[in-house]
Amino acid sequence: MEIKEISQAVIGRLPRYYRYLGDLKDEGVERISSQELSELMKVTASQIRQDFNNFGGFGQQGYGYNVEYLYKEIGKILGLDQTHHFIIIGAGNLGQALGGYLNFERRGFIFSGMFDQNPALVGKDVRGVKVQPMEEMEAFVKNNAVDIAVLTIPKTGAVDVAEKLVSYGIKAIWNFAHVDLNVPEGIQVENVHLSDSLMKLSYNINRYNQSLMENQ
Amino acid sequence: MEIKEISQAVIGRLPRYYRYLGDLKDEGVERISSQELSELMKVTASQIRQDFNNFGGFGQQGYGYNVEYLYKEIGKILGLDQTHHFIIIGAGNLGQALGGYLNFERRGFIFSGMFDQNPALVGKDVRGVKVQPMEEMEAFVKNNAVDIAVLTIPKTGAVDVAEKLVSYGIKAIWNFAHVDLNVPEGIQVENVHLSDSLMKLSYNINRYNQSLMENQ
DNA sequence: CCCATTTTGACAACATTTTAACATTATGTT
DNA sequence: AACATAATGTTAAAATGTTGTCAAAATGGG
Repeated sequence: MEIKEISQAVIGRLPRYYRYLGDLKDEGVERISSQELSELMKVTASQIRQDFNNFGGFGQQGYGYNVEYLYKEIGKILGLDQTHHFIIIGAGNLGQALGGYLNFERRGFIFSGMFDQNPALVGKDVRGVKVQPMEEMEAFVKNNAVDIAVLTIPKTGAVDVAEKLVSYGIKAIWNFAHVDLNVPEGIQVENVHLSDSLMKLSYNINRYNQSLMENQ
Repeated sequence: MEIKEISQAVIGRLPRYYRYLGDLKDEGVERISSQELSELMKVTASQIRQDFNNFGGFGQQGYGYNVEYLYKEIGKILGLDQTHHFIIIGAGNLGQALGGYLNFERRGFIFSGMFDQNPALVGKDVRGVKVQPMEEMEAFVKNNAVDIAVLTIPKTGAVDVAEKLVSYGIKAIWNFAHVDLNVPEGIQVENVHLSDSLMKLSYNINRYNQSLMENQ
């Protein structure tokens, strides 16, 4: 039995396709060719066809791709046809921002719990979810079907909290703490390192200015 | 004059090196070999040497790398030896979270202005910076040295605001709006598409469960 | 219903990125 | 001061990712 492994490079592009196709669908566009989509998204048509073909051909020769169908299929690949319950650890501004995001819910991500060690935040209501003390986390994870834990706490403690979450049965972590988590094989971690992103921007500002100077 | 272009793949890894080296420095470690660092960071030693060599050899054969020196040099490459002033457009929870981040300041990123169209937020104080109405944005950008604009507003309007910012002279945008900005050549944009990141996580949860089933 | 046109899916060529191998250079111990 | 050891910088090979090309298939107009 051959399982074709899809590269993360391809997976990384799927959400963007999904976004553009959703917009097209909302605009009432019924069909689109890889050529048209490539002009819209500023990527090569070849890449689009190659990417979609990883999953076995969603198009029709001479016609192109049906927008609604393709949108739905990519959604399925991304698991958006399923419901994922998530909890947020850390009820600061970032945690509150993520908890308040209505768009996540539209994609099947249900905000179902929030925890913080700061007593001043405990009891606070974030879009219908009450902040609970950290001590409640274990029972909550064990008694509820939680698919994803979102870590919006400072780097100190993040590794420990992640280990605890895993021991309670959590299988996926969306990590905003600026540290690499140490989790066993099979636990999915997606990192969002904001300061890394800012540094990349800083590099590119710099680099551009430098190349300007050198061209004089 | 030949300007060797460094690939974004390499740049993307620099912040992580920077973080590990900073930690090592704080622990008082003086020197490290690519071998040791590779075990710590779980990447190949070859990649580490290759990456550093893009910038012309920071190490010493038979010795390794001096932690403090390497840390500083990478900081310079990333432009962290310079000061960058940033403003935040959108004073919601996400904007407030980013404005409140003390670590950015440590890296030379100075939070100097904040804007929102919601009158209820105008006047609010975020770490010493008062939220101003959107109408003040133009004058502020033109009268102050602003290096980076952070966009933490909904996707509706983000494209317009970005265009305005560029017309006022902004050269770099850190974009959290879930939309692709349309900016002229030479304007740096770094996107943080949170829902894309969440979808990738969702895919990987799914994929792992599936491969488990198929192996039974 | 035929045929020109469109457009995919597949494959091959090309480019980039990553890893491996090793010659060279510095270290530090005797 | 010589030499064994350590570890870089560099080059080569392998792996991965992207783009170009084209045959085959479907469309849709006449």
